[in-house]
Amino acid sequence: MTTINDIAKMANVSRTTVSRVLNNNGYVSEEVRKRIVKIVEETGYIPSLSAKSLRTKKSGVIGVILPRINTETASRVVSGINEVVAKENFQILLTDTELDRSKEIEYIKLLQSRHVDGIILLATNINNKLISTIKDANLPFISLGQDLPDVTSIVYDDYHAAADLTNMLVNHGHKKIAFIGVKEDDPSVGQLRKKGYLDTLSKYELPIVESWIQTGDFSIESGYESMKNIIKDNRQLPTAVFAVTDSMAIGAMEYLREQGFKIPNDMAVAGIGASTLSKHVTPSLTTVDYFNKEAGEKTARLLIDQIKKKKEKEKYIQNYRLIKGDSV
Amino acid sequence: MTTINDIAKMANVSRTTVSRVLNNNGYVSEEVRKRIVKIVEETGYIPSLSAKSLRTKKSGVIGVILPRINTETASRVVSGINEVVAKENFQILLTDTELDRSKEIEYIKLLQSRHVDGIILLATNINNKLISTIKDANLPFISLGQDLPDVTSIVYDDYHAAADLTNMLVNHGHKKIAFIGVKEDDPSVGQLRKKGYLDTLSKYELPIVESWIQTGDFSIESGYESMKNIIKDNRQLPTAVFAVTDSMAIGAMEYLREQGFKIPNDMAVAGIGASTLSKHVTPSLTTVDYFNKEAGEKTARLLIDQIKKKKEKEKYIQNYRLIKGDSV
DNA sequence: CTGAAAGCGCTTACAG
DNA sequence: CTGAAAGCGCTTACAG
Repeated sequence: MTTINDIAKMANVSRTTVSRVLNNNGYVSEEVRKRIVKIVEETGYIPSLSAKSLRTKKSGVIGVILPRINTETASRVVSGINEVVAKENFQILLTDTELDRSKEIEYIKLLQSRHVDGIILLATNINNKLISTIKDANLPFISLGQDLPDVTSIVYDDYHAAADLTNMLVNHGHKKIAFIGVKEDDPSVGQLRKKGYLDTLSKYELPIVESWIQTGDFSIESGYESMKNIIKDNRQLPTAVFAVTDSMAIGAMEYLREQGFKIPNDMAVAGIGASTLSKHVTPSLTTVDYFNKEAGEKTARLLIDQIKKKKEKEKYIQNYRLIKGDSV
Repeated sequence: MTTINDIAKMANVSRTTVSRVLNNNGYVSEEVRKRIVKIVEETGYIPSLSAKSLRTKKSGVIGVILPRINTETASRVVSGINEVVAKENFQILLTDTELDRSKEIEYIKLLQSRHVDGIILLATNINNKLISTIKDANLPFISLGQDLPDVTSIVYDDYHAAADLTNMLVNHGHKKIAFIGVKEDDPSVGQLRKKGYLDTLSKYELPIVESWIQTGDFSIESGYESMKNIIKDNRQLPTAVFAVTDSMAIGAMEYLREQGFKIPNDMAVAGIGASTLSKHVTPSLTTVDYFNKEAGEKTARLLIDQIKKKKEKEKYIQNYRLIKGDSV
């Protein structure tokens, strides 16, 4: 492999000078510069970023920790991150916890050892060990999706989105509204979206029926099963169901269709996420667009700002938009 | 930051010894080992992988070059790659060309400068500059999706998948079959899938009608527009349409639905990709499953084999499966 | 405008 | 079983 020393020898200069033309800093005479550039091109010399990084303590790499890469939300976010980051000549080092929490911590340390310049975590939970690991890492760090204490966080407005959606159902005349949520160890999706639902029911003094409140696991199948549970007790059927993710809403729709329910006449359905699926399923699903890609872009921009100059830790709330489909 | 020197001092040994316990190689007395391990834990010392990589010429990082991250195919593949690679303690450095070809070459060089141990390219085209850049990089390298000369390649069986699908349409009594393809500078999707279609028509001596052969750009919208073009000349309507991707097939279905066509009675539709959408759209779409995630896993395994011991360049063909939906 | 020298944090023959 | 020394390929004060 050719190194900076080889180039220096070939150009009859010191490697200091070569370094200067490579990085475009410091004074170098036009003549020498040209000579070096020519040799670099001829040899196809590629500088070693490991060496550079060891020396400068900067890697030009941003670590991203995902709960699962192959979900639409994650890939939209990564796409947004990448777009911003690539423009600034950073690359993404990708890690996927596959929903294993201990890996979040493991990967933070790993990314640290790789000297990434900053980390973006698509968080799914909050715990003390996580917080302290982040603090110890002492790196530019942003949490997307959960509000982590003492960490710059960008969150979706889960409470209001869920409340707005429930409200929309009420405005369409529904008084019996079922709910498909996820476990509450996920503060954003599990707790806030549920609270938005419950508070809205209370506000209108609507019935909160235990068997109408089910817990899924984000998957289409769990939406299907949850819907089955809601319907099981057919002495009291709801007229609408709100699932906290599109996937679960789609699963619910499928069960309803199988059982001969007409959507939205026999049962209205709503989800969250604005998935491609929500748009192309029949009837189209009423949902909430969280602008995941934009959220990724914003996160990346904030992280890069933080890398370039230390900033205060801040909290941001991402906006959202209701999309009225034919399922309501 | 604590370094190996700090640990050595604290443990009253040389850094050589610390390195030995960290990497678990060479002889170290039990007593010394324990002392060092304890100090490492107490200090939370994290070794610098940049330094290690500079010295050992291995980074533990695999570069992945994608045409677009936020497509279902890409995210499935990456998920498969990651699963295999993470188990072997490699990480993924992700780059996204956003369909800009010159970036494929740029990113190969970039990944090289970052000393990745190997590269996986989800290729979309073939050109000499690309081939020569790969050769010059002289790294373990695998192309997924296109058969690149002199490069280990894993390809989907585009020709036979397209032929089988067309064949299925013929078996369902269709004699007038339209086609929505993509540009032919993509050898796999643009050429092979089209050839599978055309050859099957020829085999059965079915009419090849120019206006029935449209070219889209992978998007749902382009499927919609292509279908519109096919229908425009309503003196001669086909009875079936085969789109080379699910997205374009979905777009076609949407236009058909708008125009009052019943699927599959007035028009049968088929795609390729086994997208989530294909399963949940109504009617469900007849398609081909390419097992993208498995392809990713296989690619990763091959690359790791290649990294661990130099191997011959080889060619692999990924298997596939027809999925008969209600759209045919 | 240019170069010699130190140093980033590791690993690895080599010697004992 | 352990350590001193060299070296991976860069950058950066410092000096001239």
